[in-house]
Amino acid sequence: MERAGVALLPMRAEALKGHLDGLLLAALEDGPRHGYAVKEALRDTTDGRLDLPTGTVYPALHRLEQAGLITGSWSVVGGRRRRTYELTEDGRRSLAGARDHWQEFAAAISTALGGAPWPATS
Amino acid sequence: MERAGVALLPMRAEALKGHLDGLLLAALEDGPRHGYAVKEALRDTTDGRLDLPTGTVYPALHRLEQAGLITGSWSVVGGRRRRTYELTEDGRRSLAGARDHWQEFAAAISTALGGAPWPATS
DNA sequence: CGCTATATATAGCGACACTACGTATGGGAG
DNA sequence: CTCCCATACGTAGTGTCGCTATATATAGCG
Repeated sequence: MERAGVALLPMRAEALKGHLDGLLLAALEDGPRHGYAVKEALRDTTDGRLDLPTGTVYPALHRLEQAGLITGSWSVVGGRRRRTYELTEDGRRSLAGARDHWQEFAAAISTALGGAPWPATS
Repeated sequence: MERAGVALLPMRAEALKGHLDGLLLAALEDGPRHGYAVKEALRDTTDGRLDLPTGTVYPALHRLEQAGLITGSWSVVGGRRRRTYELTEDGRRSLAGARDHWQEFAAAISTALGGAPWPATS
């Protein structure tokens, strides 16, 4: 049991707070994707550790679009409508900022949390 | 201007969500501390990057105590009352779990965020 | 003909850190 | 001696934001 979800040690599901936008932007960096594909991309690149519910992904994409970080366009593929998103210039800048911010944040937390400073690759 | 605070790139202040408890427990690992000292310890060990407001620290400590992860005792030092906290056994276990969880979480985010996988020590 | 995967959407909830206060003492600056 | 700041604790209320639950619709498989 408990093989799915964000973590095997379910501390808090809200650990994602504040980092989601960057993840979504990163998933769109390699090229346009529609919402469901973004969700799958995040799941696949993290070996299933980041399996976000659709109720998280879609509203977040809407916010990003409204913020001008991505642009979306409708299309129909195989009878199913899709909204395909693409990074804007602002989106790319924001992604870069999100990466910087993550580095700083992760370094600070890792330092304060102590134990093993950084995860050994082994 | 803007030399203080959690980050030089203020993304979201709620980035802490779900990680605070572990940080507080870690600050108590080396020995008992009172609330204000915990706040200072986190600020100092992170070079001022993690300067939590008292309105964040104290309620969190109360929660941890109610959860049985720390125990507190009153004392008076220099006319000022202090509540000194100490890790319980459950607290130590929880801290270990928090570290594990952080490693997994950080690895997943770093992977999904891409860019530089892990910060080079140099 | 269900059942699952694909694909999108939203209303309401809940968790939790933060803002903005309030209380009180000790010590240094003026 | 009197501000004012650092120390030291506290809480009520706020706001953000990811999640739950639910809804719609098509394609394909058994």
